[in-house]
Amino acid sequence: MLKLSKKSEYALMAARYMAIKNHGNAVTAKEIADNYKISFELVSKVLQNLAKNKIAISFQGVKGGYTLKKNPFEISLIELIQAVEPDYQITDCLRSESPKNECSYSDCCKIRDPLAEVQRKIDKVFYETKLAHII
Amino acid sequence: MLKLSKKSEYALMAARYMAIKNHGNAVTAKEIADNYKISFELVSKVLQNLAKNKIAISFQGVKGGYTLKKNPFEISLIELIQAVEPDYQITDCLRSESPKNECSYSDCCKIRDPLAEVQRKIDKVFYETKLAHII
DNA sequence: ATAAATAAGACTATTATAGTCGGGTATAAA
DNA sequence: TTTATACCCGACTATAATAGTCTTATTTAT
Repeated sequence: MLKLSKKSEYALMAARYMAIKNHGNAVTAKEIADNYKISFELVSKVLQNLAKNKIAISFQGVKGGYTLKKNPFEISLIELIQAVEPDYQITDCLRSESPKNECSYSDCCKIRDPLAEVQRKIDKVFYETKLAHII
Repeated sequence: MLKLSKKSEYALMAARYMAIKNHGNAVTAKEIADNYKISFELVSKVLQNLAKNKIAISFQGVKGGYTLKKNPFEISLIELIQAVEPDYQITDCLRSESPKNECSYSDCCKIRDPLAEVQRKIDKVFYETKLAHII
């Protein structure tokens, strides 16, 4: 209930780790998983999502891994979260694929527009908080 | 994922309904359930929670029902949400029953304090948005 | 008395999240 | 050119959280 998913947490943790450990080599999924003792497969997926969303760059093969594409002051939490959770809206009827004015309740619940405003403010918080701020 | 629960939605909807329909009598759970075509039992529970949390007053017996205790400008969304979702924190380690510095990750994920700041900002949004604003 | 309403807790069903597994591709280095 | 390491990706399963139902008790106006 209004909680970040593990995927989002892992995205923040992984991004933070990459921001800090910028020793020459790229950081591997295994390194992050071992460091925090979390599922390697999940972290891998998260990192793949970060790469797909141009937040990280991936290098394949031996000596491969990931590095951040931008500097930590230019990466906002909303980017990291949306990379792993494309729809993170506080209510279904605000989701992107939801047709305008769709409301599952009879005669409409009428609170959609005010909630959209709340959503904008929450987005703003996650936009203005940068990776650099969680380091 | 960062989504309001149905309970929270119902709390907002029910509170809004009470704020608008203040015809002499109290509003019944049945009336609200019928109006939005949502589960009577669930709305009942939500209304009971609002009463327990001093947001609404309940009247038992025939002609019973609920009315709001305060005016809609004095009821914030955070009150309504917390009435039905006592712990609505964005991450487990920020929850009230969580001992300070508890972190499920090896060597700690280190993002707890910055996230607490994010949480405060989100709380502020829900505190500053009043029932009157969603009418 | 009766009917309409809240109160409360146990129970079940459904859905979302978290986590696993298997097969594939790319590449540095021996 | 073989091998080991690491990314890529989709399907699958298990678990947990949410949503919804059922039952019984209590209150109270008529």
